[in-house]
Amino acid sequence: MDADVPRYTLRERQRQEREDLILRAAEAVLLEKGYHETSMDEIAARVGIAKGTVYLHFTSKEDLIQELFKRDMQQLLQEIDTLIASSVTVREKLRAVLRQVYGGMLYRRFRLLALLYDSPGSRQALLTKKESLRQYGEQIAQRILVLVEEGQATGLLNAHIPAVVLQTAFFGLLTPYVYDRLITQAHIEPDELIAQLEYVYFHGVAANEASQELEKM
Amino acid sequence: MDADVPRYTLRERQRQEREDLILRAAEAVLLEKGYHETSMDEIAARVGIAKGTVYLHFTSKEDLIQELFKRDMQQLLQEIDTLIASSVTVREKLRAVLRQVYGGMLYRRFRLLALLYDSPGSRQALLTKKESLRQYGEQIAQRILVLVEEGQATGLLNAHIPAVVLQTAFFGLLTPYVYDRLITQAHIEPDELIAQLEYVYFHGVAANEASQELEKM
Amino acid sequence: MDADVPRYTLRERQRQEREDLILRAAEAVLLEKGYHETSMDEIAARVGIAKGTVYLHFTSKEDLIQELFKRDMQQLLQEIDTLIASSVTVREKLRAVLRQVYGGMLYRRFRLLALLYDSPGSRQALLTKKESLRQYGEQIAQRILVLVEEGQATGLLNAHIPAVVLQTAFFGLLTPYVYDRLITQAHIEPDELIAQLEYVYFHGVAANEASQELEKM
Amino acid sequence: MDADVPRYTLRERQRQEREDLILRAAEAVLLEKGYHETSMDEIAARVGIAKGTVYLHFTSKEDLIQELFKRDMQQLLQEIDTLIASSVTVREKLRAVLRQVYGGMLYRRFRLLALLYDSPGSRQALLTKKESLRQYGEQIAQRILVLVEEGQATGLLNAHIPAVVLQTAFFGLLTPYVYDRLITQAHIEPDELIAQLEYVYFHGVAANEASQELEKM
DNA sequence: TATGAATGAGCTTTCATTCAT
DNA sequence: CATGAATGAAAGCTCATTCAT
Repeated sequence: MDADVPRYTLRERQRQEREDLILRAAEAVLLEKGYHETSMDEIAARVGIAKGTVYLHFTSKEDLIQELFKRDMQQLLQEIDTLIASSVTVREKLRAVLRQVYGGMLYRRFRLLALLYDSPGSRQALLTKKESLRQYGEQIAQRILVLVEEGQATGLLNAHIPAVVLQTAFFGLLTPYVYDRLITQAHIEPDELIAQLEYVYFHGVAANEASQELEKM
Repeated sequence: MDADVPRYTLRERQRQEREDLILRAAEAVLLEKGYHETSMDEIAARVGIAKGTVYLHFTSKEDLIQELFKRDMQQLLQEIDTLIASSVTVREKLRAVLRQVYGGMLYRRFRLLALLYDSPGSRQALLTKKESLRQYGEQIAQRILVLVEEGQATGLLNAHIPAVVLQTAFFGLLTPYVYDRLITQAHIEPDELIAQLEYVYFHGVAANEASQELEKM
Repeated sequence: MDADVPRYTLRERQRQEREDLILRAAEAVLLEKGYHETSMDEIAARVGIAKGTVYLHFTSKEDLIQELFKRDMQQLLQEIDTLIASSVTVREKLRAVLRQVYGGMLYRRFRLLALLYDSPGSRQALLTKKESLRQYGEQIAQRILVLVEEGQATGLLNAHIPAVVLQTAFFGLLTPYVYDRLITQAHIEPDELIAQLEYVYFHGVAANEASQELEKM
Repeated sequence: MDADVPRYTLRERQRQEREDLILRAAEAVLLEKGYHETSMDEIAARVGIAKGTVYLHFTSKEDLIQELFKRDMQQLLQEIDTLIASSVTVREKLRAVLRQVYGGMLYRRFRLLALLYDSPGSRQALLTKKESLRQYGEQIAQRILVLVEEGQATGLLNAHIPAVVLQTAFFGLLTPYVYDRLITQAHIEPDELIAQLEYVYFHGVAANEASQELEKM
């Protein structure tokens, strides 16, 4: 039995690695071309395997894309959960989320997430079936909601505004559109962007605000 | 000659009506299913005409979709231009834009507009060719930019923040996501939503803010 | 009754004229684009009438094309019959046929005729049904056969060669290919071409030949 | 390595065979129905495969037809080149060409070739693009021209007649029309037909001719 | 297990023909 | 009669999925 475990594990590990390769290739194509113009042929070609092999790992194109979202979102949720659990102020936590999105690899995921809200077509195709992918979006939203409610409870955020509005307004800052316009086109540095978005967000949200806080930056 | 005019007008009117029916059906399907899963068959079926008839009005699927955007966007731009030209404060102008989006039919258009930033696939398919549709998105953005610059010049908006950031942050409020979450799911009334989004936006943007303005609402 | 005749005749004449216009337009398009790429739309457009009007004169595209061939061929046959009936030598008659083809308007007809032998597609479409169009080709061939048989009977043409071979060989000279190559590309003058084709033909056909007849030309 | 070669060869061979089957079916349909009425559906049905499979071998209908011509013409040109290179008289070479056309499989090709000069429609569709197919017709014509010029140089053919006329007149003998009339309808044996066409051709072309040469046959 | 050839439903587009006006 | 909008069958082509090897 001892002898079997590593063999099984090796197999399993190889399987996992290939699956990761496929998912990574799929993600790349998906970000480049969108759901419909992503073909199983191209994914397989990028990985360097046969098309049929992809089907040994994922039962369908839809399943593959779902898995892709699932993994990314799980990691994202975990990272956010770690943030939430840390003992800093809510403001710092929200700033950290912004930083994750605009400064790090996270943006890629938001772009993916955006696809969920983008083409209603893929929404239907992707989300209606099986294990709804939309739940991932919801779970992220849920974390933000927890954060803003924490902020309201600690007196940091304006308690007169419904938490769901604060949550949604924060989400508005995470749009791919924002990324495209400010980082890609206006060439604003991520760090500066984060500071400014944070400022914009907070000075409509904070219960008491320092009037010219931005001046100092 | 008098006799001819109405006959010509009748024909032309019928043509226009049919064209509108097609565009409306196309828009409905587009909003439901997205670009790729919108088929000429379904559009024709919804209007209750033969597939070939659609091609009497639009030379291709792409042409049909482009025309759809073109008409909506032209009307939208005109409405925004009217707003801009009015002699009210910038804050009231921006509030009017919010009202247009969340209170009226305008939302439908933003949903369409969102498609432009959605699936890179349709982006390529729709926008690369001929008369780029993305320009409509840009033109709207341009109006917002003019508004926030006007606000900065008149001392209403924080001049320390780049106008492009103010513009983009405002755009973040107009996301379909916001609509879905707050109006469709949280069942917040459009009027209240507008007031709150306005408040949230302005109290991060205004050079001088009334601290508890929201209290009064 | 006297009063009716001209009215009827006028109507009929107008009808005929329009029919001619349609046929002429159809012929032009047919020569330019071939059977399948000739559309009823384009024919109607060239005449300047509605598509439906074409169907008042011809029951189908096929019928229209058949009528087109019928008229052209009848005229051609009549002209050849006139030639045959004249009291000149067979050689002069055949030369006259060549002249008709390469020097005059007749070439257009041969080009049409060639369509019959060209695309088997149109052959099937055009000829299988109703009144076979191929008969027109046959009737022309028949005239040539009569001519060469007359030539053999009068000792002008080699009687050792089957008349059908002489006939067919003559037909070979009337190919559109010959026209394209020698008149369009090699820019040989029609008159010279006729003389040379005649010479080539006759000096393989004539029972007794003048050895260097061409020299004199 | 030895083990790999046959495996690769097997796949490749099967691919080739399938491709040949498709080309043969396509040729059959093409000869029966012409370019436009040849459908990918019918080709696939005749081979007994799915339509999509055809597209695994040829990127488009046009590509398929082009390949069809390309293969046939290349083989034909090679055969003619072999003929030309042989050390027999020009007359024997030309006779060999006739024999190839009327006695052998070659006729099928001339029929295809005829399609090139047929419907201007397919001409445009087939020839305008990419690697012009018309060049194959031209290359054959070129070989004939070389032959007749050789004949004129060696005193065998009448040097008073432009070589291009001799060439074209010879081409006239190779028309599908000739085949239809003399072999299919008049039931003349290919061998006899060749002899007679040769005679007809040569006795209008030869500088010096034997008067009753045909008598001996 | 891995392959990739084969499949066929489904899409966009065209155009001869019909028919209400 | 004349019109031209409407029709819908049919074509070329794509691609997710299957399966024999």
